[in-house]
Amino acid sequence: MSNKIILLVDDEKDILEFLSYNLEKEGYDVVTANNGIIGLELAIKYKPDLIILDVMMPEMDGIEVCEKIRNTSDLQHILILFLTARSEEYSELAGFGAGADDYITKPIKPKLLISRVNAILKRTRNADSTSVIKIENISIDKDKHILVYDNKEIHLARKEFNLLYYLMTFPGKVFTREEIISNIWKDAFVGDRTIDVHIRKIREKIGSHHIKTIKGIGYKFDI
Amino acid sequence: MSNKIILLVDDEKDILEFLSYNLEKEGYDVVTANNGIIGLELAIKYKPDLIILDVMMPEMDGIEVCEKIRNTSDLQHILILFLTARSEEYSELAGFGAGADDYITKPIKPKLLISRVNAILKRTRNADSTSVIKIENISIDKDKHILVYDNKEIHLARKEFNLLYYLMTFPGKVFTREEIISNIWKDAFVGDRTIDVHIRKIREKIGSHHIKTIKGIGYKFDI
DNA sequence: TTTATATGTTAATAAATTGTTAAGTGTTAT
DNA sequence: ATAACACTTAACAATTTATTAACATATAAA
Repeated sequence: MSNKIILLVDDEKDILEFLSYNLEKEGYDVVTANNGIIGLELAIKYKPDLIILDVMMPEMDGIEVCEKIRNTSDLQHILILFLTARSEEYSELAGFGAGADDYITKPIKPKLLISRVNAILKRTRNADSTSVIKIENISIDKDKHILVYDNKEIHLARKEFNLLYYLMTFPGKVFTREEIISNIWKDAFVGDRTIDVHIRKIREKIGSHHIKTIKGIGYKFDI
Repeated sequence: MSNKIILLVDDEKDILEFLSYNLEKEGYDVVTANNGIIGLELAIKYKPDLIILDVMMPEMDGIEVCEKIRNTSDLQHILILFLTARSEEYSELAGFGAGADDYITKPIKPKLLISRVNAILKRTRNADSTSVIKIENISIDKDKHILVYDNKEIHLARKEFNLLYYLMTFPGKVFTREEIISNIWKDAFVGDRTIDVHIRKIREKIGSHHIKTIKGIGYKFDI
């Protein structure tokens, strides 16, 4: 799998270097721009997974860039993280108003930066867009490890949770036992009955309406 | 109000004089040391607001001094600014890893220096804006290292504090032990049971309502 | 209908995870 | 020097989760 791409936009060269170094070390591909205009061009060209934007920049500031990105259909979904000096409290308002996903205050601590970046990207890593999948009266959130069914929070053990989440990533698709095993049990070998038991426990908790057995093939989550 | 105190640590006498002159002109009180060991002593004695550290020094280099300061509870929150030759990219890695707040590259331009120093010291003045996380009856302030629970100030040891703060950065998100360890224990390796013990102590102090265990995954701070 | 095969269910057992205490080590404050 | 505190770990207890065997039931094909 190819690395996630991060676009950095900041007018201070030192900060670009510092961020690049830390993010590349973490395994991300980094593209940099030292002003908002170039930043926008590169965003269109590379379609990065995340854009880290300095709020204060000459010519076109971060908020403006953010707004333009949110108004470009191709780029709308891209995650945006603001870099802001602590005193610029207005960024909390205007930045989020413009559609930022998170922000970090300067001075930037590498560990914090990395953990934030990982966190924000992880939200989207698993499924298509977010770690939250909502289908009818069921909502499952991988980050928070929460299953909500009919507005009630239901506890699922780890295997149950992963199994249900996996099925819900493609509602309607039938997953074979083989697929399920190779996805949930990365290494260990388990018997078929084991899956059945987990399925049973899930059905015990959210009913058997959604979890369907396709005899001879496997299971699916159906709407 | 008395002036802010800045401690300069550099082995080159010329640089000390040059910096002192410029900073005093700006209204700061300046203390100087020409090696890391004396630097540390003066840091303990004067508790300066900011320490400007040369990275390259004989005997004890800036990084080492920085680490020692970060491991001295009394001095932990003092701002540290590194002085580094352009080529010493090493400082960008190790320096920030050691907990630096900012850095300036040589040759030093007085204007830039002053603006950075002003900026970094100004940030701490209105620091309580962003480093504070408030959730229900709990408020945690990273800069001031204060936890307030039900309007009472509660003392948390450093690790406990950092752990709780980390969990509170993303309320609801489950943090794995791996994530926690890599965030709180920058270098050392600790066993899983160590985390549990810290969690226990936190629960002892703020109850176990908010701190939830997700078996098989990790811990989360929940509202 | 009967048979073969796949899946469902239950309860017992194994495995994994976390909680707790107390003790050892080091550090800081008095 | 002594006491108090912070941190880590070992050892074990308590709890939860995962797996399996054994048997029941359902389903499709013969």
